[in-house]
Amino acid sequence: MIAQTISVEDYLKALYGLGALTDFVRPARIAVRLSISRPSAGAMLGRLEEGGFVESEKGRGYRLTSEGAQRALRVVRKHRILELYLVRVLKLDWEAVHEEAERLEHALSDRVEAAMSHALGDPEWDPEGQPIPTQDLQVAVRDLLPLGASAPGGDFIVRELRNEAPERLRRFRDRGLVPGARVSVEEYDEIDDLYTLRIGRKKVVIGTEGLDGVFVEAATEP
Amino acid sequence: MIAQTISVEDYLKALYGLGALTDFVRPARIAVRLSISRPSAGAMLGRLEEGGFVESEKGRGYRLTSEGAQRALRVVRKHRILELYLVRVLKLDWEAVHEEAERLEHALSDRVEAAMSHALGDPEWDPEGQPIPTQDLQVAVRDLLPLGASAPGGDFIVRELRNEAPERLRRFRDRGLVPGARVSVEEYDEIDDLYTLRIGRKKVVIGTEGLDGVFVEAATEP
DNA sequence: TATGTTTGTTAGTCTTGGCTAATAATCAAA
DNA sequence: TTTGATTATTAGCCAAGACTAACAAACATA
Repeated sequence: MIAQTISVEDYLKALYGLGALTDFVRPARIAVRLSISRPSAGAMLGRLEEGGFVESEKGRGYRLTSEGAQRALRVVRKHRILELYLVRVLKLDWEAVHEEAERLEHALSDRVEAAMSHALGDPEWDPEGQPIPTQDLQVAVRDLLPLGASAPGGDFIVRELRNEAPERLRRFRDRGLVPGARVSVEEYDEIDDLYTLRIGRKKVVIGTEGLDGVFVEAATEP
Repeated sequence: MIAQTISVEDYLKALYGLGALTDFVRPARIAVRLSISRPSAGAMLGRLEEGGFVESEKGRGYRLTSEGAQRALRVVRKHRILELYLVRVLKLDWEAVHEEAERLEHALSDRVEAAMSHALGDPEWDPEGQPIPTQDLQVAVRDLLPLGASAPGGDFIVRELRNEAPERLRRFRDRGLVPGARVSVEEYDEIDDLYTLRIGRKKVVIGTEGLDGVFVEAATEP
């Protein structure tokens, strides 16, 4: 069989992150996501298939089995609970916690996970606005749109930041792009690819690049 | 060079635990302590010496260098802070936390360690009564004696439990043998090797075996 | 259709950290 | 001093998880 190593957990998490719950994902994408060579990714996916965590289809790639999804979600849950715990209880910097959680998640038992979750009041969202899988691994689904692809005139609420780089997260925070913030797209300059946003009462000009990973929901009420 | 892997941290911690701060420790003892074969222990100690974490003397064994001691104490500090945090803040069972800390210690950054320590009021002792190395890695020294080697008639205070097995710790707790408890040795039956102790107001009969790791201080005042 | 790019796969290596079996060196006790 | 037990060391092996280099298949596009 295949052991539940840190490496295996990282692969499963990456697969989940790339949508392998429902879609087939090809080794090359995993390789990029994990900064690993293609042959290494291929070999590991082979082992994961042996172990029953993923299944493959000839030219389409790999998909998580329910066993694999289970394991992946368990790790995702630990990660997100850790992030929230570190921010809210231990007062760590918002931008720092992703990195910390990345290491701790592999060492956190279900027992400690449960204790932290309980201390937080069994929260639903992590500091980046991502859903925390429940104890029995259900994940809340929302219909969000990328802010970097919305037409001018829209009025939105920031819901989720799907971006892991601490520098990028710091930029988001500095600009007020945090979950719950109200944003309206005032203008889009197609030639220079620049959005003019109103965030709260500040005006900010950002390119599509700088909005990568910001997901929003249409605001219903002003 | 040699990397700061989990394995390396475990060796350094084991060395510290066996007194390699001051004394030379031979590979065979490390092997037993870590449940590892002697050749493996020998090889790793060689690597640790290469890396400057330990120094050896021909037939005497290995001793931590100041670099090695530093690393070892850092891990010990993380371990003990984690134990206390898990017990006091997250309300985990006293007997369970050693095992949890054993895994988490390797993933805990200095930053999170500091935050936990601060949340606990920078404590001096862990739940088993062992000293927590300070931020700058100073360790409090006390003069304790093993309860299992004391003459009848003595009046003591339990200070430290140097025993990691959860079942053993549970026995200690059930019998009231926890740090701070008052114990007097009422009788010692040499033939059957049985101590009759008064712990608080309970009378308990235990053999030397059952007292392994219980360290006490002579009580000055009743 | 021909060409260039992206993919997957093979083969061969490396490092870490383990293992056993066997031999050599030490130490303690008869 | 010899014997027996404990140690250390050597040699050879294994598995996980990574790597590069090379090639083959697939896809896309001029």
